[in-house]
Parts: sequence; C-alpha cells; structure tokens
Amino acid sequence: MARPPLDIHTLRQNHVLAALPAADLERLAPHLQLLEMPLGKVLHQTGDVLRHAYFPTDSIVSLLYVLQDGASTEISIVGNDGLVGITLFLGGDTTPRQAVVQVAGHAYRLPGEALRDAFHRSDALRLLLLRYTQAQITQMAQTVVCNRHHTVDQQLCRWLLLTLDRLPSRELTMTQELIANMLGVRREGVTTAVGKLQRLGVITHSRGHIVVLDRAALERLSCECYAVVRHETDRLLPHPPGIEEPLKSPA
Amino acid sequence: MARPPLDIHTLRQNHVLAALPAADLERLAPHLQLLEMPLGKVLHQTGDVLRHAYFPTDSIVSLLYVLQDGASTEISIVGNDGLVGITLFLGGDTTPRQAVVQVAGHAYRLPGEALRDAFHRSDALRLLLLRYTQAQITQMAQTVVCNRHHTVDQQLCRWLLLTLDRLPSRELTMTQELIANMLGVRREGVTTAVGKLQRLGVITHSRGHIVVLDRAALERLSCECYAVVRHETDRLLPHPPGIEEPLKSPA
DNA sequence: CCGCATCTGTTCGGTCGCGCACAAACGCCG
DNA sequence: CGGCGTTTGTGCGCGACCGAACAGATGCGG
Repeated sequence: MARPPLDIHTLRQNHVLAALPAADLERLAPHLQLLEMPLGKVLHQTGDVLRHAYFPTDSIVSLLYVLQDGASTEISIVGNDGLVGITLFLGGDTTPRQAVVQVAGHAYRLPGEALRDAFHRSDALRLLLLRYTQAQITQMAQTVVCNRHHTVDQQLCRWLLLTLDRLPSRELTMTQELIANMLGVRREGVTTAVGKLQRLGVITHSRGHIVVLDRAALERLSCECYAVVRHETDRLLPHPPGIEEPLKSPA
Repeated sequence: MARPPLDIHTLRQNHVLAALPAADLERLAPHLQLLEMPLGKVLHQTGDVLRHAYFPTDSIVSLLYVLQDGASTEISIVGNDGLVGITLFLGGDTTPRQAVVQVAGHAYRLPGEALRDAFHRSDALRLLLLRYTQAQITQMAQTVVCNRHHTVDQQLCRWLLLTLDRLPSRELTMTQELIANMLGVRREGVTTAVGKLQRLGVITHSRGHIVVLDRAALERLSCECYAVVRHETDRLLPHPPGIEEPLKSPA
C-alpha cells in the first residue's frame, strides 16, 4: 500500500489523532510528517532533548531503560493507541529513557513545539493526552508489579498480548533475543517459555517469527496484569468510532 | 468555616504549594484542610473514585499495587515534594492503585474539583503539576528496572534514601515487615539486608525504628536507580527558595 | 514487674532465573 | 548446493529469593 503522507485515513490509524476534533486535526496536519519506522530505529536516547513526538500507525515503539551495565527493561509500549513524547507536554525536556522501534512500520512525526502549542490551545487534545498519560502510568505501574511477582512465562504472555493489541495481525516478527531485552530477562528464559507455549499449541514460532494461534489461552496463561492494563486503557481511551478494533478478544 | 491550621508556614512545607504564586495559593487556601495522617491510613483503595488530593507536609504516602493474592509492591512514594491524586487532573476518575500512609504526619487535603479547577485556571499550577507527574513517571520507570535487575540489598538502600529525602530527620519508624511490603519482598529478606547495613555501621535499628548513621555509605551501596530518580526530581522540581533542603547530602 | 503480642533473627529445603558453554536448526547468499 | 551467520534448544552449576517454621528479643499494658 502506497501512503500519500496526509491521507486522512492513514492519519486516523492512530487513535489519538483519530479522536481529535476535525478542526484540531486540520491545524495539526501541516506539521505532521509520515515516517518509515525501521526495526531498531532509536527515536531518542537517554538524556536527549526531545524534538519530536511520534504517532505510530502500524509500528510499535518500546520505551525502555538501559542500565549502566547494559541490561535493559521495557517500561512501556506505544502503538497506534498513543504517542511517543509525552515528556514534551509534561515539561521536562529530556527523559532518562530510550525509545526504540520494536515492530517496523510507520508513524507520524510532529515537532515538539507544535505539540506543546496544540496542548495548550486545544482542550480536546489536552484531555486526550492527559488521559493517555494516565494510561501509560497504569502500564508502568503494572510492569513494576509484574516484574516483582510474576514468572517469565506469565510475563511473556502479558507482553505478547500487549504487543498483539497494537498490531493488525496475529503474527509478529521478533527474535527471542529482542523479547528478552524487552522483558529484561535472559534469552534462554524466553526460549523456554516460548517452547512451553508452542507445546501447548498456543503459538507457533520459527526464527524471529511468532504466530498466535489461541489468543484466549494466552490470556488465561497471562497474569492478571494484562487484564488490568487492558481494562484501564479501554476505559481511559475510548476507541474512535468507525475505526475497527484490532484484536479485541471476543471473550 | 473556622480553620486555625492555615498557617502559611505549614502550608509551605509542601513544595508544590510553596512554589505556587501567592495569588494561586490564596485562591486554593480556603479549600485546603490540614489533616492528621496516621500510619496505615488508606487514602484511597483500588478502584475508588478519587474525591481529594493530599499535599503531605511531614507525612509520607506510598502508592502501591495489591495483587489478587495479596502480594503488594510500592509503585511510588509521595512526601512533601508532591501530592497524592495526580489522577484527578489526568482524567481517569479512578486508579487501580492504593494510597497508604507510610510515615505518620500531616497533609493538606484539597477537594478534587478544586484541584481540577485550579489546574485549568492557573498556568503556574498546571506547569508544576505536570512536571511533578513527569517526576512520578521517572520514579515508576526506575522502580520497574530496579525490581528487575537489582538485589534486595540495593533496593533497600534506594528505598531508605527516597524515604529519607522526604523526612525532616534521619530516623524513621517502620517495621521490616512494612518495608518488605513496600519492596514486594519477604520480610526475612529485609531482615538480612538490614542486618548487613547494621554490621557495616550504616544504620542502627531496633523494633520498628531505623536511624541512618552514614548517608553517604547508603548512597554508595544503593544501585544507580536512586541517583537517577533524585537527579530527575531535583531537575524537574526546583526546591522553593527560603525553604531549607531536607537532607541534601553534603557531598 | 510479669505476660504477651510484636518484631526480629535464623534455619532449611525448594524453585526460579542467571551466566556460561555448546550443539542443533534454519535460512540467506554466493 | 554448500557455507556461514543468526537464531534457537539444552544442559550444567550457582546464587538469590521464597515459603514455612521457630526461637529469641523487645517493649507495652496490666
């Protein structure tokens, strides 16, 4: 699919943009630029001054923290439900976190000033962004608990579900090594967990490619953390009408 | 309404209130009510609709998440540097977290509508609250990483330092059991860690009472997480002039 | 000053995840 | 088709933390 940069339909693939009143969106549109988001692209490094916000359409971005010794952990995950760069309107100019493209795709880029500007001018946008911030906070908080109390197996399920919710398909391209980086665990741990899921018939996988066969099972095997985050996200960010809901589980 | 407790000095013990322009503070003042904050008081439960915000003066409040099986973990900690209830202006009316008084003392209580109102009216207050939100996010993010990668010993140091930063003294009243709840680990783990610190001469303790003897050592023994949070907090929330800095390490 | 509840210290076996070291499978490319 | 780098599978030994159980210590209230 070729993407003329300002196709309204493409714009509205991002839920935040889609939920904006037409007037707000039109004012923002001239500043929005559609970008390729290749796997592994670093949107900003630890300590960088943020210059842009990114509104993913079909890409997924991980916010992660990298420790001095190189160990890393995913703090939260951003897909077409949100944006990278809440720091821009919260006020600090930098964050001690890194944003990395975890699933290749596209995103709209918006200069920081334009976002800040819109944030102050538009009540609707402000409301939306603040609620999204709240959703992000919930996600982080749940990650805290999950890291502390749940097994790698459970966390893998949670992570798969969160990622799946932000994808248009049931497949995802991602090596176990990368998943391990996200979860902050060893690759071998992920291998084992993936093996179990495969044996249970919940997924199939081969060399950087995972297909989810039984989403319901995944939800059963996951810890409560996924449900909490999902519930809160749905509550805080009602999905835009007319845009179909990706992967809402029928159960 | 008679309100003896509205001593401006006491008000300004809370850094957020202290940083407000006089006009904003005066408008808020009639709504502020000084409260006793006894140890263990629950400000709000999981799922509660928030009615008030709380601005601690000499108390400390923990935001924690309690899992279905009863296990808990502290998500962030709020003292006189901030407020409980950022959800009020972020937009969700409820949070899936619990707020519990961890160190007894006092706090000013503000009705939710008053906070929301002020948030929308006052640029200064909005700026302040958003930056504080950012600081809270940093704290949570760091807690994610810390839970994943660091030992109980290190985490205890981090926790002691964070708590100490929000206290006017070097002593704190807190059983190991409670600390364990905060950190989300077993009490025995805390006992061991505390024992080590005692042997090193960093703290002394007895029955729910810990005195920090060597703060610098605590910082050395802590993981990098404390420094990151402290640095970000200081950067985002400049301390109010004229109010002395509690426990800034002389080094 | 005694009793008792609370808090703290310690032990022991078990499990989970880590670090390391390889071996096997896969798929891309020449 | 064969080689090679990447990805995945597995098997150790180890340390950290857990769960449970219990013994000592401490301080408060009667």
